[in-house]
Amino acid sequence: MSTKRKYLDIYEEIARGIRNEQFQPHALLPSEHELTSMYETSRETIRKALNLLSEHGYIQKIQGKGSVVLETGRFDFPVSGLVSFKELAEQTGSNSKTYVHSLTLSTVPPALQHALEVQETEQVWEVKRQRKMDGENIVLDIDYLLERWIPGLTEDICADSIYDYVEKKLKLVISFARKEITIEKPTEEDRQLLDLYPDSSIAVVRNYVYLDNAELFQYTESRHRSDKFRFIDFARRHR
Amino acid sequence: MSTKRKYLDIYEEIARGIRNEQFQPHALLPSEHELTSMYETSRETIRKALNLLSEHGYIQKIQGKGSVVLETGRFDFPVSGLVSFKELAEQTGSNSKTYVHSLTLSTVPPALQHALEVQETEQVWEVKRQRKMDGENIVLDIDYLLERWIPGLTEDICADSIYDYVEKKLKLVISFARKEITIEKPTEEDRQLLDLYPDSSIAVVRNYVYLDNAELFQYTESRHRSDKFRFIDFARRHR
DNA sequence: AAGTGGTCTAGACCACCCG
DNA sequence: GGGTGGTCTAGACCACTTT
Repeated sequence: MSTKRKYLDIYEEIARGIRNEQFQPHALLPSEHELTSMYETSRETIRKALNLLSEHGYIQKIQGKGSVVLETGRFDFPVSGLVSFKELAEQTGSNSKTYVHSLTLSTVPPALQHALEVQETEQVWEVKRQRKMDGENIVLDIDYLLERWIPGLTEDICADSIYDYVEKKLKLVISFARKEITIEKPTEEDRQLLDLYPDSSIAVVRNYVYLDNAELFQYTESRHRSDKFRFIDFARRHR
Repeated sequence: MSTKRKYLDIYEEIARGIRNEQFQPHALLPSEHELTSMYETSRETIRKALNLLSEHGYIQKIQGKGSVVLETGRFDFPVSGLVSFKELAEQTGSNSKTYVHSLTLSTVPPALQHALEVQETEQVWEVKRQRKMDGENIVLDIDYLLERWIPGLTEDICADSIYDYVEKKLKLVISFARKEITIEKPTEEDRQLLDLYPDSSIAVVRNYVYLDNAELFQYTESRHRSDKFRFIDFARRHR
């Protein structure tokens, strides 16, 4: 009928209720039929909200029984990827700072032409940022962003949040990412820009980030001091 | 009407077409309206199939334009977690072997009571397995399985695939998992059971695995030699 | 048998993209 | 304006769980 997204409102209200423990773990949510009358909507709309809750790890639906509330509190956020460093620091409540080590605009390095799916004449930003938590340099982020999509980048923007700039200023919508995690030996640059222990490895997260027009606009290498690295994932089995 | 899952058939047929490159990357799928007549079904059923394709990283839907085929070939499988070692080895085509180092049944160790959400009197299997690839011990898996759900475990089963036993013999359905990845220093046991380089770290994957009745039945620590560790993830941004 | 979630339908209106 | 995907509805039948 309207253009609102009623099912999103319902999803958020129930998710809030689960986080607040107004819905207790191991208990059942009201049935779809009950929710239909509670929210005065159709069953399919309720089911959209419940499916979202299920995908995000809030509930498990059981045919013939109902929707079981899962324990989210025992596990920390974020539920899964695609969160910016700024968001992450705010969620975990840690005091963090970002130092822009360098910001340059040039043609794409040959080694990255394949990763970025672009011609060699394409202009890309290269940003290197040190991420400091509790006084120590913990993460080195090396970002490559296509100038075609992300014009006008400045040091101030990089020091705050590139994602905020992309979404709030440029009004682009970040849609999905492919991520690869490996353990590697630190390079000379890692040693210079991170406060590493001798003989320690680093966790490298390579991120390919896409807009909602299905265009790749960013490739990022996040190089983490291994003792501070932690990755959390929630996965449903292939249906 | 029927109890079949038409949308799953459609999903699998289109996914196959994308993997085969019968649908080319960056091209558009037929519109929902066209697919509706092609498959002689309703639009909502088509949309269910397309949403699955989108969640699994095959397509990106763009309002007003259509469904863009994404490049899956450039990225390796698995798309995301919840794959057994046996499945993984088969997918990657590497020659792998599993050695059962120990298999015991006892009450739950106090340190794991919280992780497993059980009483101290609960009986649990402890399984330690060395995973060998190309002649080297690469992974040490330490599994704890609730005997209440998984009775009758044997060394032969553990050497083959516990997941196969759970799903095919016991007819239980594995539904979802929460995973945590960290980098740690090897323990003495790691050094004994893995072929490690001096001074190297290991990647530890802690897995909490649930059945479709929302009951936790397994906690696993997978301890990986870091130079062979690789984790791949596909994440859509919070809608 | 009653209640629950799972699948499917036919139709409606809306928002977005492009020529 | 015509085509595309996004949301929503009201109703139907099926499969599963529980009483």
